[in-house]
Amino acid sequence: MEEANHNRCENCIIRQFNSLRAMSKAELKKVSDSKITKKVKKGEALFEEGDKLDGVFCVREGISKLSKLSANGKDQIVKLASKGEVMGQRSVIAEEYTNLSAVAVSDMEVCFIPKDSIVHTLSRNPDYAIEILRHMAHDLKEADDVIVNMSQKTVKQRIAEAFLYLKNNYGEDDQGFLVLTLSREDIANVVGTATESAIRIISEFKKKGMIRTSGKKIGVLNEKLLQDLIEGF
Amino acid sequence: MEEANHNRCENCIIRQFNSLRAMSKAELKKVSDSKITKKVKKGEALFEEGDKLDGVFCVREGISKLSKLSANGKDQIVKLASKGEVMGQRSVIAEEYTNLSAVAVSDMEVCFIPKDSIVHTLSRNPDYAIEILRHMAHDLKEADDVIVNMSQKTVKQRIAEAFLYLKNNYGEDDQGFLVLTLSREDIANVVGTATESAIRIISEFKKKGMIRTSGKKIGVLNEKLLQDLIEGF
DNA sequence: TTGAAAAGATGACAATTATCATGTATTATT
DNA sequence: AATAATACATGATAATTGTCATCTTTTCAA
Repeated sequence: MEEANHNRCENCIIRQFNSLRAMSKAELKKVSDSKITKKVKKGEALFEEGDKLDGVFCVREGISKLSKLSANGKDQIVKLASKGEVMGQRSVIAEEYTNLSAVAVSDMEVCFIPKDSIVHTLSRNPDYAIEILRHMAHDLKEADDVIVNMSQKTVKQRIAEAFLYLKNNYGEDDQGFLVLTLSREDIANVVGTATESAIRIISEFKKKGMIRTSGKKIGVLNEKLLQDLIEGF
Repeated sequence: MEEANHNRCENCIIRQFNSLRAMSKAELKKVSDSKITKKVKKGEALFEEGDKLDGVFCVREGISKLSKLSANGKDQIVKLASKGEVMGQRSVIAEEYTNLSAVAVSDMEVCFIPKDSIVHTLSRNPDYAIEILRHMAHDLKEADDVIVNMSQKTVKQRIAEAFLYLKNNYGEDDQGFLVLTLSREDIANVVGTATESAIRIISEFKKKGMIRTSGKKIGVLNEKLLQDLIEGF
């Protein structure tokens, strides 16, 4: 008899948050039998731009940055993926080389699911396809928002937005610092600016009492001031 | 007996270029029976940001801009949709209000397909779902590229890219002018800059012999110079 | 056709942002 | 613990881009 352990996808809570929840028991069993659980240390890459992925990564723990190298040698972080998110779906579905790199920004635990079980389910279970479609439609809408933000907001506004985003999505620790700690360089790469500019703006926010820092850690002190700045006051 | 006219989706060539090609004959018949063909004049809107769409628009002729209004009152053009493209799929699938406005930039002919037939097919025909999925995966990848361009390239580079894009995607007329003529304001809204900045850069390109103009029309004279500029020389 | 409105063009200037240089603090490694 | 490497910080300066004002040209409707 099979043991009901937590390494089985059937029992994995994470699944509830992503498209895998539309899979049948049998499909899920197949996925579970073929998947590999991996630990990835902060700073390590899950995959690199241009890789051919033969599967997707389901995030169980930790956070990964998805970035793209620009012609002038700077990394642009396009998305942060955390618990429950599935990375690499796009490339697997479109059968293309991936256009993004994935690097852990905190220690991670991920499940690698070979593409066979994904593709197989896709062509047989319309609910699963629709579920992925919904997720992708959502991502696309978010991407549109990012495009508008990038082109219409100032760097200051984008950094303020980033801090509120980090607060709302990953929360604060008991001392009020953002749980997800990014390097200044990563922050710069999220908002698409030079590292020095990001550092300068962080200093300015600190002087104005909007945030406080302790080493790399950042704590939001005055959410309203940040919000006002974002809205252009 | 049914007449085999060109207003039937079954006989529409456009269909070959989009996800409708994965539909069965019966499904296509249903779509065709419920669709409405419309003419839209240049400058008219197909739908506005925030509208609830009860169907999708399939472009038969002409070009539409898909844009989003930013907080500071400027429009950001996120995508141009031309022959064969289906607009509004995202909102219909995600069952959300649309996040974009669609306005014709040239006279258009579009088919409006009520969402029922789309949704119905989606849940029954996995091939159709996969086909849409592929298209959306592609759009998402393109959106990532736009994000990187917006944040890492200068306005000059983005305008140069836009001209090459227009040339490669919509071609030139017999006098070598770009077929798709956009107003200076639209060009500015595509690359995310002020109209004056766009005009200034266009003047500069003209002085340097990269392009020539005649009224609104723009002709690419030296593709290599533009390409070099894009690549940072 | 003719005047009003819209679009295009350009100068002057201000604000934003990038780059380079340099110094200090932190972190990692032996 | 010492040292090297990396990240953070800040000044000085230059380049880019936005804003406001004004003028010309084109477009369009009466």
